[in-house]
Amino acid sequence: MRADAARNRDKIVEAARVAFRTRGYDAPLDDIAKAAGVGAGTLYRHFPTRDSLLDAVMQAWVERVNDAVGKVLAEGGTSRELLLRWFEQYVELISVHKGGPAKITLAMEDDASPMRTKCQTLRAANAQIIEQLGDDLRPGVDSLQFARLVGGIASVVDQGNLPATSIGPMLEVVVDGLLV
Amino acid sequence: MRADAARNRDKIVEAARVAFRTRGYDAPLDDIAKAAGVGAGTLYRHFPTRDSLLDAVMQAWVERVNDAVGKVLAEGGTSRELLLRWFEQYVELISVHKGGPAKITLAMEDDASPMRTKCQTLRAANAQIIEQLGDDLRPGVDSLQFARLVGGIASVVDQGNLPATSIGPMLEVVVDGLLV
DNA sequence: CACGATACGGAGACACTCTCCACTTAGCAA
DNA sequence: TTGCTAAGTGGAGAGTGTCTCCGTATCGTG
Repeated sequence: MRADAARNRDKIVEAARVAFRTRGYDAPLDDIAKAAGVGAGTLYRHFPTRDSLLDAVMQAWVERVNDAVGKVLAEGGTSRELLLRWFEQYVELISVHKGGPAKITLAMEDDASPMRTKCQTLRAANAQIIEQLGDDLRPGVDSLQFARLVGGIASVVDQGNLPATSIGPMLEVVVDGLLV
Repeated sequence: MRADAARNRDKIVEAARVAFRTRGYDAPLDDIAKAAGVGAGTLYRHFPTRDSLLDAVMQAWVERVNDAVGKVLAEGGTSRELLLRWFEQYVELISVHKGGPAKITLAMEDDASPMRTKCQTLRAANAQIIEQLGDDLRPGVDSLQFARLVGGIASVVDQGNLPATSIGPMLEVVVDGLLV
């Protein structure tokens, strides 16, 4: 890639990061282009779709996921404590921006999503937790179901502008349902 | 209301019912107006917002909710069977059209929603189930949490175009987490 | 430093939402 | 029946956001 192109790409991603966080995932792309100081055409060449832009914005996020799962596993405790801690982390991780929980949870169901690789990381993280739980986990449950159960709750809380405190009790319900 | 106005209103609601079901809740309102054989202005006078149109479309739906809860309660069985049956009904009820689960679940959190009255019905239905469960229910759980837990799952399944069979196992997790 | 490949940007086509208002019509009163 | 007026209509067009096209500018290599 030409040096000026790379420069512009970075400026766009940075502008998008700010816009997605402050104005939500619906922020007009033309505005993002303007904020980045480039034309709309430039934005669309680098990122043909809104999702592909989001994908770039979340590049750094993957590392945070891996950090989080590592920490949660390291802290030890009962299966219940572990799972609850992980789900709390999980909700926080997917709530990177308004609309994030729904976006990410749905992307996990869609093999054609541009966020596919990001979702793989998240799924792998869930799988690590599942492995640690061993026989304490209800039989037949997989990492996708983890994502759906917790993602569903997080989406409702996010989109309904509910206080963060309302999540805890619901996670406990799911946790108790998931353990034998 | 003048006779011709009532006629047009009905035509619009009918066209919207079809459009919401087949094309989802995002169907262009201008198209709905066209399908109903009226101008856009007419549609917007009768229904100032998309939500108010949805509200009208779902008028008949309220009766179905009350029917369903009555039937579920009448069938008897253990608390677990009762709750599972109700949740299955609940998911079906809120899946009236594409985007329905998310729409309805979020409307329950919003006192200013035009669908407020519809949601009251749904909440009352949940409350009836809760009453029936009595001491078998985990302490501190209310009808809104019911709505969020099940609504969250239904939203994911609906928006992710997942097979209906994927819902059952997740409902079981929630049911087991909700009962003592 | 010249030239081809690469990238830029913004005008404008397109899609959807919603308003405005000149025109039409239902329904009543005489 | 006829005439009147409040109620209702419809579609043009303004506003907003998406996305493409292509003439112009810039990069970086030979």
